[in-house]
Amino acid sequence: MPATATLRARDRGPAATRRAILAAAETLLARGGEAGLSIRELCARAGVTPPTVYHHFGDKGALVDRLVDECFAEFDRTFTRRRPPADPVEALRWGFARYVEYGLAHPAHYRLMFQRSTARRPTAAALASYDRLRRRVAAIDAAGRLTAAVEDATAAFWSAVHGVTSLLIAGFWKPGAPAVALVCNAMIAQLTRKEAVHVR
Amino acid sequence: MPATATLRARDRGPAATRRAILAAAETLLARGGEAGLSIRELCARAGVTPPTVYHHFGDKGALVDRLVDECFAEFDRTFTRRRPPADPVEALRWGFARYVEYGLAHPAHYRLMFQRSTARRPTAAALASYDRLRRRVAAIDAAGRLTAAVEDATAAFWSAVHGVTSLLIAGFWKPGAPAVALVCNAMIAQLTRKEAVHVR
DNA sequence: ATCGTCGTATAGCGCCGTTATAACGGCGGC
DNA sequence: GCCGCCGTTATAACGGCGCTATACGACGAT
Repeated sequence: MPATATLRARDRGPAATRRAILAAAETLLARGGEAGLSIRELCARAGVTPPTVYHHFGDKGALVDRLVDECFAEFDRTFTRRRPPADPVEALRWGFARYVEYGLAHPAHYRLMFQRSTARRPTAAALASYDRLRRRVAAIDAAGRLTAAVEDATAAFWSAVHGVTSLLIAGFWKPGAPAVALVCNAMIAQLTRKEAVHVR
Repeated sequence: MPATATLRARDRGPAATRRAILAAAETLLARGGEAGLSIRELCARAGVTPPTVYHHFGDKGALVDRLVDECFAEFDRTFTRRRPPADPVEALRWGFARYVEYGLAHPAHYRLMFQRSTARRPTAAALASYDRLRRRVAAIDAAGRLTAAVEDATAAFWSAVHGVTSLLIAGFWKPGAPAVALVCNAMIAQLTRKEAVHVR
């Protein structure tokens, strides 16, 4: 059972070739960021030639789109691997911690997912992730503990935790910095309440 | 009095050449973002050849550093062109609005200033801008109206407004979106108070 | 008048993303 | 059992990129 990457492309199925290309792309991304993700270097690692990549993915942007989809899959796993607290507000706070955790563990992936230089419309995987956050916020609202509209609060929560995460990744301050907790706590304190309120 | 850009490099002084290069870089950046900023295209616009650029700036990264300095100068002007409110908390809120305004008016510049792909240590101009925010926060603290340490609150404020701005620029929602005000208001409401408190 | 230095130009290297063209190989029709 | 088709892969090249070895011209010091 030889290693996949050492086989020439002709000796394995197209699906395996696709997977080898994406795996090499992931490696290069993690190693050198978006700038280090070169088609030719990728080809050398995956044992493939450029036209093969273009046959399977179209162009580099589309290849990166598929790579981003894989990133979001791993991102989702960050939230499903462990069980969140039962209390919906605590679940949100727990989600913030997982979010920041993912960004710090995979900074190059995070940049690609949320700060891609060439603007693309969000992929289905990205929208699904955002929807998961919205459902968390809706759960707080359903408990009568949200102090703003669900849509607006969702956007606000994401803004805040994204701001913290991207500045952490950029190295502007260290992981344990008090500002991180300060932002998350402020958003939760302001947009949720401790006890349920029955409107109407 | 002929236009500077139409002159060949030999017919003007080195300082004018430097300025022409930076001006062309600014134009290209605004037009096509970081990806559109190519040395060769820049040379064509500035009436200059590549070695001249490298003679004056060293390499592309250093050229971009100088360009970023110019961006921060314009960024600072955003805050000094108009007078902020006298009340320190209102001045902070006013600063948030100017910050977001700048990001929306110069998205490519903002990306370069705060989301450069190849991490560089902050330039002096960047540190000066951050210090201006810290002084604003310190003024709130001096009035006995800050509920956290100056350093931490400064970092938290910046995180929040940066998160909002970068997602606005990325097009994830529109300028008037309620989330923008929601985040800014939440941070101010949580980290400042309306009346002064004399500790000790 | 000569020389050195500073600013600029010519021409080229090696890398990039991308593609025109062609060769390989499995699979259905005869 | 052979043939031709078509999906997949390879060879080789194009134009553009950042960058640089080298050379040339103007100008001040001697």
